[in-house]
Amino acid sequence: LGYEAPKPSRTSSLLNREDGLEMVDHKPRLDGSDRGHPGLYLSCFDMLFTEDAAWLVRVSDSSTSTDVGPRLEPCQEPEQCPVIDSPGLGASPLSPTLEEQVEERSLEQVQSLVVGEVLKDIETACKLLNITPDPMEWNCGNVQKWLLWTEHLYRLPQVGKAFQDLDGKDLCSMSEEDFRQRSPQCSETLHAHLDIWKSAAWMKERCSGGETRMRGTSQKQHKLWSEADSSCSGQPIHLWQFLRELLLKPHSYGRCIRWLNKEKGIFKIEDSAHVARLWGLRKNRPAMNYDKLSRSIRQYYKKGIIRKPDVSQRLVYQFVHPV
DNA sequence: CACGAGGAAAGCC
DNA sequence: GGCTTTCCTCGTG
Repeated sequence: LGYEAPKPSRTSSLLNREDGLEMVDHKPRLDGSDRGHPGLYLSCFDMLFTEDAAWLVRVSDSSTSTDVGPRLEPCQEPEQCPVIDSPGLGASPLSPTLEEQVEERSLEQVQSLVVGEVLKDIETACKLLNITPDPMEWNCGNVQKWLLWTEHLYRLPQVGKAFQDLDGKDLCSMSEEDFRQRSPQCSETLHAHLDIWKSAAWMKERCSGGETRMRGTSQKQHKLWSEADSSCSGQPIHLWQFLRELLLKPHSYGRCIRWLNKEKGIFKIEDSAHVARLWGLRKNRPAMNYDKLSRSIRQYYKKGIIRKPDVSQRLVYQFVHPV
């Protein structure tokens, strides 16, 4: 959920995310009560479309001024970074009523897409950090992991110490003012980001509680959660599995690792430091770097799991048994 | 300077 | 004991 400054070349997709996803611009006049059917699932994410559009941009602004981590190059586009285009948001020759209908429907679609992506992000983060999606269930260690993750996303300075000894319940009960007291610099971002997680957990609760009726996109979201649940079980993850996971999510990681030839299992690590950081996060190894990660990859050579492709290239590897 | 190959030892489950 | 993690030497472009 790291948001970057809008790309001047696009009007329909305003907010371009660091990880390749694109948030979609919203028109102010469609917020609040004049929206046709405020979806149950969407209502808790209204903040993403209304007053918080400004917040998102602010976050991206601050990421350029308080740059503590390595920058990721801007999205080079395109095959891995699909653009969410909304036909209703541009100038339209249609009659007002029809236009309104189209706009409303496309807004709904866009909202569903964005909510889906938010859920996917949270699901991915949970897998990476090995924590549950519901902040209320976190212990102190989980809270620290989440903070580390959030710092990483928004390139915030390290604030973990200020939140030591807080578990998830403590964190959830904190107001923005409480956040401000502990971290004047990052309170807004942390509070808002936690709010998204809380909302998502609330949504999940409603979905699994069965009290809401499933429709179209929300079924997809439900499936997402089920997948997340099933993947939370079992053995500690292997590096090759982790790499596969990243490769399966080009939306999120296409800019740090991607397939060169999916059929042959050939992939390229585009940002070695970033992949190593993610691996370190997943395994709780803050000192992880590409030197060590690549050594682990090389251990796979003799096991016949990963090898160098026939034409050896820097940072390019190949799964011996592509799926 | 960043990667790549692989030995060696230690840690962790 | 298997799978890393850490550290290291040496080689390459």
